[in-house]
Amino acid sequence: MEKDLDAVLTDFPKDKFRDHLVDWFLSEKRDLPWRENKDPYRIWVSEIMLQQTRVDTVIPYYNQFMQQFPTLSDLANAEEEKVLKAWEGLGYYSRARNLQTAVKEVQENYEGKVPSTIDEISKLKGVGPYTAGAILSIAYGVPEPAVDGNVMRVFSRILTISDDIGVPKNRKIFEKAVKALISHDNPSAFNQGLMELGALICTPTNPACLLCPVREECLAFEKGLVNELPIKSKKKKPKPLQLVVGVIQNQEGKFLIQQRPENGLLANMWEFPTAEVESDTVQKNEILAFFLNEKYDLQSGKFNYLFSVDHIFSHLIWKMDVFFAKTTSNVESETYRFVTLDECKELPFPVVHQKIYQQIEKSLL
DNA sequence: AACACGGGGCA
DNA sequence: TGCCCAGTGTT
Repeated sequence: MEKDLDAVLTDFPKDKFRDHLVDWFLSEKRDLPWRENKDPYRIWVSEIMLQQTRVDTVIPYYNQFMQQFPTLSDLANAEEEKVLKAWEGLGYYSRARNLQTAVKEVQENYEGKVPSTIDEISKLKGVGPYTAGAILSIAYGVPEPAVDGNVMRVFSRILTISDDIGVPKNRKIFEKAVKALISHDNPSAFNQGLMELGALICTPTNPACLLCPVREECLAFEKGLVNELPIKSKKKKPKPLQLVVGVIQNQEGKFLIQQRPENGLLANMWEFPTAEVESDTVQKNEILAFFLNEKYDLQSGKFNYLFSVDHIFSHLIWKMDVFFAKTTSNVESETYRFVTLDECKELPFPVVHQKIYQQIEKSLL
């Protein structure tokens, strides 16, 4: 396939494509909060938030985040728990942890100034090939490719590239195409224009070809292949996992919560005590009682079934049965403690456990 | 190369 | 339901 690409690029009207794309972006671009200025820190935060996350979802988080952590040093000096709380609900929480790690590194090794070379910026935690190119081109005007899902979709159509965009190594093919076409006068507008085009015009289904600024140059449009491209392999279905959750109240009316491990799923976030069970388990409340009494030395009473919650992640499904019990114990440590529901709201909780404390709160009213 | 890693929106 | 989203780190 790569041989074809060279041939296609040779005949491709590069200047026309560049100009049409850049002009369109400059006149039609959306007014987004991270486009206020070129502060590399602001661009950086936006690019991390936008990973696998829609613009409309990001906007309120971004505004709140920039208000809370206006500068790189504000973020570097913040407590991780505050950063996670600001990220709560956005998902992929390692993004927040890695961003803070990287920001501290910039503070220490680069005198607080975000590095402007591909080699240096790529070493930062959480900054992969896409984000490196995005920050360099948008904040510093460096002509580096920033290939994301939008760009692969757009280019697969523009140049009729039929390599599977779900296969990671194929990203290099698209980087090569971008390098061959990118505007050196305005790499920022070129890269953002590609993404803007993917978001607004060259959408996955029902692309608005009649409104497309580069329809003239689009080989897929010319050949009637727009609906056949891009090629993308299917993802695996998430695996169901059966969990039991204990809502345990002490004699002051407070609830037991625990902090998750510092690695893996929902790292360092708080939750109601949870245990995995075999999917065919019948006496879930007894399993739960055994597990919790073992782990926390609770003198808990009987566990009564409350309700069930299903929660879908990208790679698994939690099927949770929630039980309630009273305890006379009051044990606490670094990673578990008794809190009021209002105190829960000050700590970073994954959405699925927010659902649980909201249900509890509702039933108490 | 495959998998882990969230959550929401939309046809 | 299934797919997609301004991807990266780990194994």
